[in-house]
Amino acid sequence: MPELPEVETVRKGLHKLTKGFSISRIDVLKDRSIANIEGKNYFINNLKGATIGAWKRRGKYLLSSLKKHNNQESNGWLGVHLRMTGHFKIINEDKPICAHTRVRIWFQNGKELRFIDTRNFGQMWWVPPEKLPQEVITGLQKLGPEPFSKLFNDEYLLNALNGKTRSIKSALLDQSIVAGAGNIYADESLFDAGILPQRQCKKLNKGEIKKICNSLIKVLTISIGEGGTTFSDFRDLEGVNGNYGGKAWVYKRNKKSCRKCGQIILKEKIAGRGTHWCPSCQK
DNA sequence: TTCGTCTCCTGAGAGC
DNA sequence: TGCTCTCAGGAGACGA
Repeated sequence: MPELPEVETVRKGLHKLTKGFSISRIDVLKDRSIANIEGKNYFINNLKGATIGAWKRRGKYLLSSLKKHNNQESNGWLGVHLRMTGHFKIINEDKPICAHTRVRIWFQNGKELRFIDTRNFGQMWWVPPEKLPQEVITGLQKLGPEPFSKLFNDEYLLNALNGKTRSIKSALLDQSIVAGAGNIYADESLFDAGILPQRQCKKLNKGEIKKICNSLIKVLTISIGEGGTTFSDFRDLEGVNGNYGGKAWVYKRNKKSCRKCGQIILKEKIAGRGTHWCPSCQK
């Protein structure tokens, strides 16, 4: 499931492989994949003829600034959220589509970008030039700071978690606290910090919160360097799987020995998500 | 206001 | 072998 490192890998791929391309044709095979309330024809009609600009990432959202063809006037934004199983594939020659292809975008240079999404949770938006992306993509309004921004530090996290009765696992999954973390990296960073996922936020001391903050940044940095995890249907635009999964300390390692101390990794559902931890390394 | 649960969705894997 | 059931999870909606 794409989290921040995977989405960043996709962003780099889209930027490298689609920037400057003009859209000649769009086919939406699954209406649900288009999140505009105006419907798929609104999305198709407004994107046709646009030129893809720079790709940006905010949390797990991807945004491309669009230009009108043959001039530099803005044509709004193309927004994408991959959710669980969404990914893109760039096609250089005419190939049959797979069963889970949801949106096809053809460019004037003959290349095709396919949005493939097994579970149909992924969404795409067109944002008109007179609006800000967060006015159309409402999920952007609630996002907390990026883990790599100056705003995200131990002081910020201390304030954000202050007095909260919820578990630290639940808090790390909350995109309004920190944008981009998900189930895999919440488990991995709590292992790295030596903190049990069940611990109540309000009972964590300043030193522990500092450790969580540093561990989250560390784990995400390593994973971005590896191109994302292998735990999912995640592939980059050229079909390459990430490398972080093989090095996971706890995620999907329940009933296996801890790589650090040899204790058996435990798993239970916390905040509705499968949560993994080492009962010896995490307190 | 906070926080947990349900829902959407579909393939994989377990169990019979 | 084939069928049925459960699980996986991001984020919005909803209820306690």
